[in-house]
Order: sequence, then C-alpha cells, then structure tokens
Amino acid sequence: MKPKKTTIHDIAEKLNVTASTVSRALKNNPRISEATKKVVLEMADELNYQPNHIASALRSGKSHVIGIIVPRINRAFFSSVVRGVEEVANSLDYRVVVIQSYEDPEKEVAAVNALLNARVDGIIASLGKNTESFEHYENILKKDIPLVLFDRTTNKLNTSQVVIDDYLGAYKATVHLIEQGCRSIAHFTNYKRVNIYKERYRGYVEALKDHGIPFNEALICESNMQLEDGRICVDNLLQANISFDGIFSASDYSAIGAIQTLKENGLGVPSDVAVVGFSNDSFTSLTEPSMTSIDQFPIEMGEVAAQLFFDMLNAEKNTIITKKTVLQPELIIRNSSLRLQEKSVS
Amino acid sequence: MKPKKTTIHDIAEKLNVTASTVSRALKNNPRISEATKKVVLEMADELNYQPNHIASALRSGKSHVIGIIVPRINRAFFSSVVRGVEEVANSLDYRVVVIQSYEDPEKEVAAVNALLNARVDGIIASLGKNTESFEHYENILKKDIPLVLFDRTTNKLNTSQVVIDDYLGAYKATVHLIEQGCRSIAHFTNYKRVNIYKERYRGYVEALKDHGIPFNEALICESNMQLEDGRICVDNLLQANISFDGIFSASDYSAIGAIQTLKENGLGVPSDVAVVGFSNDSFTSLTEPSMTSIDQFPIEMGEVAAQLFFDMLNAEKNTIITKKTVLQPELIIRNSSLRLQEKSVS
DNA sequence: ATTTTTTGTGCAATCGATTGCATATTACAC
DNA sequence: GTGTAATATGCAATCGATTGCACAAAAAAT
Repeated sequence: MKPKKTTIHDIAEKLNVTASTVSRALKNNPRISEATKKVVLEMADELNYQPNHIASALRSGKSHVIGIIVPRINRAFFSSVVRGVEEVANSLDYRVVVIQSYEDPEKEVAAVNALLNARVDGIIASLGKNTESFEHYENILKKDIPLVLFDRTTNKLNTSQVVIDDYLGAYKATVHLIEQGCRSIAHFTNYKRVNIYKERYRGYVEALKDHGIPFNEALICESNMQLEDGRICVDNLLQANISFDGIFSASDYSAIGAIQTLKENGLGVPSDVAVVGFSNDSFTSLTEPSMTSIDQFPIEMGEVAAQLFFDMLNAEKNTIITKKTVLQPELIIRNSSLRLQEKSVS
Repeated sequence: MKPKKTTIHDIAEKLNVTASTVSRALKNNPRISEATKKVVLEMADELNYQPNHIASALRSGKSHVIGIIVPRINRAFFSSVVRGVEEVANSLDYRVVVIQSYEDPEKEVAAVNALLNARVDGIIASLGKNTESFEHYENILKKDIPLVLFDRTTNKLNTSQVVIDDYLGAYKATVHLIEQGCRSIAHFTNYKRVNIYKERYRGYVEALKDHGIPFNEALICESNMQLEDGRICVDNLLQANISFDGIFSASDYSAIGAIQTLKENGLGVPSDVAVVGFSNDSFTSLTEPSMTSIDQFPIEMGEVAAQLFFDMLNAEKNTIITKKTVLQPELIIRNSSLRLQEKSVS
C-alpha cells in the first residue's frame, strides 16, 4: 500500500553506481559525465524520486526556509507583504513559514525561538507595537543569521530594513487635506510608542508649518488606533467643543471609527470634516464614503524585504552590509476627503 | 563569535555518559534514573541546548509540521481558520506552514507537492473554486498521510472534513428576509461549480418553498461572486426590469457590490431591497448600511480541523475512521436587512 | 549464597543527502 | 612508451537525534 519513498540509494542501486554519483548528478555537478547525468535523471523520474529536504537540511545546515514574524496575518497589509516575500522566495526554491505575534512581546520572543529551533535560514519580521526590548532579535544577529525588518522597524538593531517613507505619506495626506480647504486638521496617532507613527506625526506637523497653519496640541489624539479609538477621539473633540474640519488618522481603522461617529452626529464627510486614513486597507474602498488613504505598496515591500534577505544570506561572512530601503507611498484619493470635485460637479 | 550549537553529544561529554542516555533523559524515558535525568536537564539548560528538529525529523520520520493549503490567506475567513488550527497545533508542539493556491488548480497541485516534499506530517486544505481533479489529494491518502478538508470540500475524497451547515445558513438567511417582508428574493450563487454554494442554493430554495413563495429562475444570478459580479447581477436585474425586494448573496463580496449599485440607482437598502451576505467577513460591519451576514465560526472550524487531523495522525494504521463534522452557522443581523426595527422606531 | 529479575546505560546502526579525499580510467604530451 | 594531467566515480565520514539490542550492576527471590 504505502510505497516506500525512493532515495538516491535506490536510484544508485538500479544503475550500479553509488549514491554519491547520484547526488552529484542531480546537483548537476561538473565532475559527473553528461551520460551519467542523463541516465540518473531518467531513473529518478521513473522511480518518481522526491528529494528529502530534511536530510539535505541536516547535512548542509541550510533548511531553505524563511521565517516571517508579523503582528497578525489578517491585516491586508501584512498578508500582502507575506505574499511579496513568498513570490521571491519560491522562485529561489525557498519556503516561508509565518508566525503571528499578536502584538504580544512574549509571543514575539516565543516566535523567534520557535523559528530558530526550526533552523530557519533567516527571519523577516515586523515588530509588535509593544516591543521594547530587542534581545531576541539581537540573538539572531549574534548567530550570524540574516534578519530583515519591515515597516515597524527600529534603528536599535543593526540589520537591513524596508520601510515606506512614512513622513512623506503623512505630509502628502496633510497637504491634500489643506488643499481641500481644511484649516483645523486633527491627527490620530500613537507616536510616543511606535516609530512609524512618530514619522507620520512629523510629516503632519511639517505640512502644517509649510502652509502657515498653526499647530494645535488639542487636535492630537493619541490611542491604539483601533476602530473604537477613532470613535472616542471624535467624541472627545466634539465634547470639548474643539472645532475641526479635517482628520488625518495614522490608521485606517481609527479613521473609519471617526467617520462613523461623525455621521452619527450629523456631520457630513467630507463636507464638514474631510478624513484621510493610512494603509489603504482593502475595506477603505467599501466604506461610505469611500476612504482616502495612503498606499504602502505592501507586495513590493515584501519583495524588497526578500531581496535584502537574500543579499544578506549570500554575503560573505564579515562582508554583510546592512541596507535600509525606503519606498515611496502614494495618496489614494477617495470620497472621504474629496470636496473640490463635489463643488465643481454641483 | 558564532557559538556552535550544543548537541546532545556535548551534554553527554560533559557528563561522561553517552548521547543515547541524554536523548532518553530529555525524552523522559522511564528507563533512565531520576538522578541522571536531573543532571542532564540541568546541563542542557546550562549549555542552552536547543533540540535540532531537523535531525529528529530525519530520524523519526515525523516533521511535526502541518501543511495548510488555502485559496488565499488575506480573506478573514481563511486567516481565522488558520489561527484556529495554529492554536491547537502549537499546544501539541506542532508547527504550521501555509501555502496559498490562489484558486489556481496548478498552484494547488504544486502546493501539495511542495508540502509532501517538505515532509509535512499531514495536510489540512480547502479546495480552490476551479479544482475539478483530485488526484493530488488522492496521492496524499495513498501514502497514508492524514488529510483534512475544510469548508470547500468534496465527497469524492474519502477523508475527514469540517464544514458548516451551508444549507442551514442559507435557510436562515432566506427566512430572515422573508420575515422582513421580502417576497421576491434574488440569489447570487456559483452553485454549478462549488459544493458549498450548491448547499446554499438548496437552503434558499427550501426556505422559499416552506413559506409558500414561488421560485423564480430569473432571480438567480450565477457568477464568481466578487464585488464586481454583484454589481453586474443587480444591473442585470434592473435592466431586465425584474422586480425584487431582497437579495441573498452566497458571498459577502457580491453582496457589497450589490448594495453599492442599488444605492447608485437610488434604491434604499434595506427599505427597497434588503440584502444578506454570507461569511461575515470583517468588512461587513464597516459598510453603509452595515451588512447582515452568516457567521461561519472560522476559528472553531480551524480547531475542529486540527482535532480531526490529530485523530487521523494518532490512529492505528487501518483503523483510520474518517469523520465529517458539521458546524452550525449563525445569522448576524445588521442594517442591510433590518426593516422591522426601523418601522418600530419611526 | 546463588539465581533470577529489574534497572540503568552503552553500542552501533539508522534516517537520506552531501562532500573531501582517494582512486581508477582515459587522454594527451613529449 | 612512459609520465602527467584531466576526467569520472567510489569510499567513508558527517549532520544530530533516535532506538533495538546487549550487557553490567544492583535488587529481589529462592
């Protein structure tokens, strides 16, 4: 019933050669004659030979597996990055395993250990929001195992990283709101804790400054930026009677929460308050109004991360050069912020 | 710099015993004295020993890895199922690798081969929409490798599966629409190709029948059920001047497309047309109006799939009993179909 | 005190592929 | 025709953990 798997020894036996020859023939080793290679390939095919990656991994010390750590895979952004990595990795005969950290530092440490235990050839990771210690990642580097960080990164680790220009994205978003006539733009952020939000905050501040709009501390709302947080931020602004005509949220989720609450309070979006989110999550095109957001090109980010990964992997020891790649984000304009067109239409 | 990894031999050497003893001690083998176990554990800890899963997998023939094949991971439903599987698997010291088939039969075959090559201990899969041949899955079964199918399954394969009661979900959805006063309910489906949609179609038909509402072929719209398909279906109905006051879509995506098009044509949802989707994807609560849908309890489905998987894995050979578990879906009522409450409120 | 059992370890092979080194064969040069 | 180089293949060790069998020492039974 259960057909024993063919090994290189089976092939060798049939052909009256040794396993070494078969192994070399399959690996296209130049020391093997073309004739032998041919018969080996044919016999391998005939016996339906499937190489045992586990044996190969044990001997060579290379598992041909890349570990990816993401906060959660059910975010469009992260699953797209994974897809980008996969495409490059698969084309080079590497496989990918994904572990979710659920934004929990402990799970993140466990994930790193699990991957090291599984002897992955390297790790590509995005940090959890609450990650403050980097020891687990330092351990990876100490072992000379390639590590690439993407999106949520840190400069405290000396390794390659891919990010988008969060500053620029935020700047574009804010300028867009200003161009749509907004003069009191609220900003939802988490800048004290996460690096990318700090950059977005900076872009927001700078855009205001460049357009002569005074910065108003009261318009900043810090939170974890989930949907509910966006609702709370709007509620607080309304309660406090702080007038505002635009919102730039550093997350799509708090932006949609904001839109919901604004509508519930009888305010028009974008007529009374124009709203821009960040990430261009897939749901942004499905809301009412559809939401303007910043596209982060996640697939490209994954591809670049994989590229940097293989650069590190193939580098000679002590020759490893860490690179930081910065991608350009793009503003995707939808109805939640588009006032001018409306005016020209009406 | 690069500290060599400790092996059981290193531990053995330090303690003047053999690797066999260390291996047994670590595995808590009863033939090893408690005293020895203790010192081995301590030394393992001191040397920061990490077991090499690859070596262990090679020797034992068990990789402790489960392969999961899903059409795409960026669907809330699938990523939740994966999470459910992961939870059970991790608790039993198994890891999970996910491969996406992108609904492409060729990629699905490649995925199966990749997983078998990687010597996974078994596979949990959901079929692509276009999968019509099952040879690749039969090969898995022939090798006595556990296979569990979930959601999009087939009865042509004799293996364990988990599904929700699609018939019941559809029945509930349709009855709900009828209760909301709908008498001409359109149905978006793909029943000719995919098993689960056939069941939903059946539930729809049966609910109409049970409530004395005549079935009308013209109200059935077959498609791939993406967002754009939902728009087309509504367009077609409107163009053909077929009157309808409800839509039960077998997919959330075509449901949202339908809602968009209805609104663009000046029709009220739910006042003119009540809409119910299927899957309870996360975006359904974010649309305007929020969308009524059927929850499939994906995390539970993943947990059950893992459970069935381990049942198969641990079964004695030739004792394998394949089970089919059917979960109960639940109707999540939101605004896209809720007319009665509106009436009572106004 | 001797035999039998139990208990605790060691030995050595094994999983399948890889690879440095040795060796056999052939080709080529002078 | 002998020496050297090039070519093709085999031998045997290795990666790290596991495990059937053997065996010595200690405990129990007679």
